[in-house]
This record gives sequence, structure tokens and C-alpha cells, in this order.
Amino acid sequence: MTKTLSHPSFLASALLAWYPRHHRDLPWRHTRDPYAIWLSEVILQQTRVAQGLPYYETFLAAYPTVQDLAAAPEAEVLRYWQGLGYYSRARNMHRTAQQVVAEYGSKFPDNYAELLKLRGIGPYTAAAIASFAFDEAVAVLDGNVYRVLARIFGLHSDIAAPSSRKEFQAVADQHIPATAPADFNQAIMEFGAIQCTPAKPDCLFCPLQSTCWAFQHGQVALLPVKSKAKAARTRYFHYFVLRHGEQTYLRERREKDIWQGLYDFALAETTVAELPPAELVRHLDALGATLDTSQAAEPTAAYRHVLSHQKLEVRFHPMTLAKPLPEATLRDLGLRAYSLAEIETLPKPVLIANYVEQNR
DNA sequence: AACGCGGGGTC
DNA sequence: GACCCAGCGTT
Repeated sequence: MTKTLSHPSFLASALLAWYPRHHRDLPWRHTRDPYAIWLSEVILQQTRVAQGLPYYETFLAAYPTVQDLAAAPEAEVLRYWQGLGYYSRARNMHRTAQQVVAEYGSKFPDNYAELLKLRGIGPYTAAAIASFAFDEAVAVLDGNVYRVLARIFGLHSDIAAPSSRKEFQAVADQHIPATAPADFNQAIMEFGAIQCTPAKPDCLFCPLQSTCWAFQHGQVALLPVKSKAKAARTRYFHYFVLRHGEQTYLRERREKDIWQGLYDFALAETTVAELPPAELVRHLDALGATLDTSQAAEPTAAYRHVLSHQKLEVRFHPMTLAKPLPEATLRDLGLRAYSLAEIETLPKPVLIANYVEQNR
């Protein structure tokens, strides 16, 4: 036996032995194409494998290369992303694809430092692409890694605090082997996702049981330490679903708010649940809407739509117009009349997509 | 350093 | 309900 100068990390040894026997067979683990790996990593930011997997397949089929993505219209890219949430991920990918084509000759940067410069690629994604596609020995740090390291080494720093990053990154860097950085990164995340789970981790059959600080000290359920997010605020939305003939009016959301780049209806937001009749009249007046008064305009019951940071209580007011909205309204509010077939192709929040689906 | 940004699954 | 998820950009 050759005696090495530095002993392989007990953590790396255990994870690299565990990984081949337990990992899931996922499509992005069969490619070295940095574009495909990039797509998978962006989809999986804050998103579970089960939710992201079908999007990965569909997106890659629609845009097989970075050139295909760069050449696509943004609304179409967002339409493929519809339902995944955090839509800035898709907008940033689109812009970065165009930058890679224009400034990098369509060839993806091949190292951590250069990847980190790209929009939408932060420390986690840069490390993932650099290791998986180019075998660079830079340790990924995501929610799973935080959890595994906190338990194994008994790290009590608040993982929600940005200042904790350096501490955890240093530990990860200390254990990633230069000989198998990609496998180590895959293994530690997969281990966190399957074995060392947030609730009810499988400690009984854990290969690291004897060396795990949290297990040895009976503190598995107490780690990692994570401060609570602040409570979600409640917002009240009143959508005017204005229809004229076979056309319905929608607009692109351009303001700095949720669902940027997606389409919805004319919107009034209130600070209380109900929209008073006088307010309704005022809004319709501002829209220049001439109603077909033979059509009753009863709002729907409230839809509750829960985001991680907002609770939406939404009512739809379907109305039939006697004549089209004035040009000035369309210009000022960005509204446009669309057929049902066109609406289907627009990127929409899940809430809007569900409403359209149920009312056509 | 704090905040804003989706949606779905699990318990 | 509460919690979590293969984070990032802005302020």
C-alpha cells in the first residue's frame, strides 16, 4: 500500500461509499454538458427534484442548446417555466444565454470564478457547474450541505445568517477530495436529500452514525439551527376579467413585484378583503369600461393563493363589455385583447392559469 | 445584513 | 397550520 501524505477525509470516504449504492438516477447526472447542468441547477434552486424533473425534460427539448435559448422570446421561455416559481431564474437564464452566445462564442465558461460573473449564477450554482462539468474542486453549499455539516460536526451557527456561510464553506472545502470533487458534491447533497433529511433522518442505518456529533449527543432534531423567516403578509387582489366578444384583456406585469414578466388581468389591490361597490365603479370608470349591463357582474368567491412570503386573497370579477376598451386605457395599463388560444400561450401565474382553465 | 421572490410536498 | 426545498439579486 502506498502511504499518502494526507489522509482522505472520513466524511468523503463515507459519502463516496454511500453514494453509488443509494443515489437516484437523474437525467442531469448523465451529462457533462455545462448548459444542461446549468439548467438543472437553476431549476433545482429552491425546488424539489420531483417538481423540477418534468420541467427539465421539457425545457431541454424546447431549447437543446444555449443558442436555442438565447434566440427564444422571453415570454416563451417564461411560459415553459410557468408553475416553477421564482421567475427571475428564467429571465436571468435567458439573458445569460444571450451573453454566453454574444461574449463567450456560445461556449460556457469552464471555471468557478468566471461562472460566478454570470447573472443568475451565484456561489452554489457556480460550484455545481464547475465541479460537475469541469471537475473543479470547489465545494457546493446548499440547504442539504448546511444540514449535513451542522449535524456531523455539531455546528450551531444559524444557517439563515449570511455570516455563517464562511464557517460552513471552510468545513466543506476541508473535506472535498481533489480526486473526486464532483462525486463528493453530488454525494453530500444526495445524502442530505435522502438519508440526513430535515425531519426523521434515517440515523439507524446511517454510515456516519458513530462519527456524527448530533447523533452522539442526541441533538439530531436540534440541528441545524435556523432562525425563522418573517411572517407572510396578506394581500387582497380584485381582478377584472374584461371580455368583449371572444377576446379577453390581459397585460404583462412589469412592475417590481411578484410575477414579473407574467400576464394577468386588470387589477385593483385593496387593504381589506372586500372591494366596496363605489370602488368597483371607480375602477371601471378609470378603465373606460362600458359594460354590457345585461350581464350580471358577480365576483367569484375568494381564491387563496399562498406564496412563501405573501398570502393572496383573490376575487375575480368577470364582466362583458358592450364595446372594446379605449385605446388610451390599453396604452396606459398595457392591456391587450387576446383570444383563448393566445391566452394559453402566454406565461401566467398558476393562479391565473387555473382560473382560465376553469372558466373557458 | 436584510429583504423580496413561487409553488408544491410533507407532517 | 409550519416547515422545507440543489439560491440569487437588490437594497
